[in-house]
Amino acid sequence: MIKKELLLIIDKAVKKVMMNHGEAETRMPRYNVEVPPGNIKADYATNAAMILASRLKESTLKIAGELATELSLEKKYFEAVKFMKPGFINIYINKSVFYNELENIIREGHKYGGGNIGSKRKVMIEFVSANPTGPSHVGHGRGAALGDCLANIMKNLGFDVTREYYVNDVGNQINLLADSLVCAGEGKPAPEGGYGGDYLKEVYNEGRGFIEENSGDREAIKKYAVEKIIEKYIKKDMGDFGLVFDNWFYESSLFKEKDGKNKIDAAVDRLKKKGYVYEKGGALWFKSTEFKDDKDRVITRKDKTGTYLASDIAYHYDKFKRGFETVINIWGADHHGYIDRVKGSVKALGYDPDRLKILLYQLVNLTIGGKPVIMSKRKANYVTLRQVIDEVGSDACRFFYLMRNANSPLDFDLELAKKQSQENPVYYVQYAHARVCSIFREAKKMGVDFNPGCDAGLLKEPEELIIIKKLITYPDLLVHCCNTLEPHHLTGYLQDLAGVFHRYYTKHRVIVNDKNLTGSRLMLVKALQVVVRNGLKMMGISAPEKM
RNA sequence: GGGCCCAUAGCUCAAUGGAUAGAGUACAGGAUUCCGGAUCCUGGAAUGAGGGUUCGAUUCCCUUUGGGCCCUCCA
Repeated sequence: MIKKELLLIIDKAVKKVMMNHGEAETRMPRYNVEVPPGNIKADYATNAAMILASRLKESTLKIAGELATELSLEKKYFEAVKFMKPGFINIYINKSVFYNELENIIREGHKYGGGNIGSKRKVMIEFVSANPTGPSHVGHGRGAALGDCLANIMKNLGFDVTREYYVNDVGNQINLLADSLVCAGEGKPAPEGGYGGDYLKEVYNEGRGFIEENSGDREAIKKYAVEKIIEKYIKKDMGDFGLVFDNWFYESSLFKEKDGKNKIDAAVDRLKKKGYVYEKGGALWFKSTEFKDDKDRVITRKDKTGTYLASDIAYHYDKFKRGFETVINIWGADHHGYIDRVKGSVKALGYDPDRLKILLYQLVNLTIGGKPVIMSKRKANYVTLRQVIDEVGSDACRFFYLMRNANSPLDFDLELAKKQSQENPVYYVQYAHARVCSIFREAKKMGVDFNPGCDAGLLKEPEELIIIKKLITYPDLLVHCCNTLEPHHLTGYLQDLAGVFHRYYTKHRVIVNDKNLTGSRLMLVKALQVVVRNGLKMMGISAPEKM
């Protein structure tokens, strides 16, 4: 972890310069260390001088000079330290540092890029959570890809992660589901606002005996329908997408009485006690206006039933009571108006609302050949996640979802996705991995065994150093994805990494006459293989040995 | 009417407040006696408009234009 060590060294230098200027070092300036743009040859650059100069009200170049002088003292680490026009300090690292890091990648193998910034803290990521009324559609796929990737990354960084699916098995839509199911079985059209997909006929047929036996018992039919849809469709869709949830939390469990009280009552009581609930027009209201909401919200209706918000308040209360330090919800952007309410309720319950993080993703617009498909469950013409997985494959599908920043809308064109199954960037990345595997197969054929103890110092080609430098930024990249909740950076990184490798491959041969050089180059591609494989694993995408 | 998000190359997207704004795709041309041509090389083309903050703005703030979504005692 070169960057970490760099920060320590620069911190020391910054303190020294501050001291020389009579500034207390208690308030350290927030500066950056980064890999500079391509036109700058240095390995790393920092803007510390520019930040510090404005603090000290000194000329930027003067401070840059002083800092550079301090840093130059670190001879065993730095080859050179220079400062340039606007005030950047460019740092040239000793090559041996890179070679050591390369050996480290091979040593750590599948653990490389992992870390312990999470220190086993419990985090829940709740995602997908689509109503259990039918198969998953393409929009759910985006949430699934995002949540799963984020969960992988956080787990890899030492968080104790739980993936949870919240099943809304209570409320009107489930009544409608049960009624629609009966209609489907009897060959009648679905009721107003109900569900009319063909899948309901299958659901009916598979439970015909049970449904007809319990024809008057709506509760029994509801329960059957929800369970069947989850098992037959949702769990299967997620499974084929390579996603397994740790926990399926049923909304109905919030209504289960225990000692004469259920979890909803408990949450409402707590809000009452804290003074955030009042009665008006026969209903109970939550004072959400105290938390930036435009109006207060009903939590218990006139007829004494709880609203969806009441369930959600109880659900989040339960999440925190289960001991999760951080709770991440991944929601479609159509729920954004709901954020203040839920965060407000968390605060009202007595928890720090910042412990609830909400990642919104913009909606997925599905098109076929450029023509928009109107997604409506009722009309049953919506495109399912299954269709997309079947047509383009889970790997390409995940990459496609993860390539975009969550807060920009995603146009998912089925035809394009299919066409891209040959041109999709995921194959570019996977191909790099397959190529490396092929090199090792070839080496083995020639009787050359991989030896991690070769001299990495023989890797002197510029393309080789470019690859090494790219490889060692991987751990920082994962941390960045984790902190920003933006897994899409990973796709760009892997494309870049595959690119530098493909260019290297075209220009140089790994297996050459020189035995020592071959050994060193095998180390290089081994390290590349490790990082590509680890990165793809974070996204839930396979790293094939042959394609 | 109020709120959230988006606007970057012909198209789809990148860019922790940094240096000459990057990829892919499309289009045009080119590369292999040799580890996989699903690869590589060459070419042109972009920050919607107007202010402000800053040493420095695609990024932050305000105004404006265009687009998506949300404003139920639905879930």
